[in-house]
Amino acid sequence: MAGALEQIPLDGWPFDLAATLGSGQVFHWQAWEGGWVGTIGEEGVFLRQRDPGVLECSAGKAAVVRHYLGLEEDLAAVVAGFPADDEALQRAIAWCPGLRLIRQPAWECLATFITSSLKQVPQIRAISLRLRERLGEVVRLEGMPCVWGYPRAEVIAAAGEEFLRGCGLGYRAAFLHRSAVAVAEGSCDLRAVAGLGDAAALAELCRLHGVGEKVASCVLLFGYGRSGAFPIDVWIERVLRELYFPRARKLTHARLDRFAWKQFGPHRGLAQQFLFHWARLTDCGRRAVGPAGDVMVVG
DNA sequence: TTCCAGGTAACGC
DNA sequence: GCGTTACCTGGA
Repeated sequence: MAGALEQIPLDGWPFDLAATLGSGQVFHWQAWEGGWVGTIGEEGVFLRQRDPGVLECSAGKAAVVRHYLGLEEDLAAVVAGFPADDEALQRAIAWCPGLRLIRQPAWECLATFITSSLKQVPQIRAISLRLRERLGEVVRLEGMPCVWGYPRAEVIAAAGEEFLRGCGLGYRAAFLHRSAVAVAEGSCDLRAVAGLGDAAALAELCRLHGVGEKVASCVLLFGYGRSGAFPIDVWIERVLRELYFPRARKLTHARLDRFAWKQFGPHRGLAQQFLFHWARLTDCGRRAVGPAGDVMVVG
């Protein structure tokens, strides 16, 4: 039993919980009772979507959930601004229109992506859960398995680099530790980043050791709600190359960055998320798979 | 065994 | 600026 639940009606643009939680933005939600348990900041929450038009969540958490899942965003208007003649993008959106950008707490998002370098999703997940269990605050909710909040920067700073290595972080241990120290002692102010313009915010995050443009862009996109941030990783690079530059011999990140502005506009980060999710799961449409990873019957 | 994976920093030119 | 290389770890 998942305790008392409340219902969030979903009207207007579709919403797909499974796809949103499984699209590589967050790594800590655990499947349970037909839904997911996890934390939003310090709060334990159960989420479930049995009906496309209704999202269930733990009683009293609706406001937090709505913000976290970006349900207030008028996606119809944003999507209408994408180029109608961009076949790949339109196909990606049609395949999974219910995908949303999550608004994670900044530190949790930053720390998680610092630990993601050269790791596959299941490993990023394992590291995230391990850090939570060993250093985070346990959250007990009536009738739910217990979950852990992401450890605060001060706690990771105090734990030390060697402890983090012991959690399987490898060379990322130094990155995470140094960043935690900077955030904990205030030489990097994650709240102040929210008040900066996109370029300044990116530069501020990149001052942290272990944070380059890719990680910083992910944090702006998934942690600060900046839908204009455009992280370029090996996946999206592969996808953009295949779809838009099949014959180019060399493609610099700077060129892809300029292209994304021109092609997708101010919400290019959201466009990227649609393309990324579609391309990764369907191999650019070559594989018959549904938006939550389920195999579809071809016919 | 060997290779590779959702990146970054530090070097060389 | 642009290209290379080392870096931990776990799974194929």
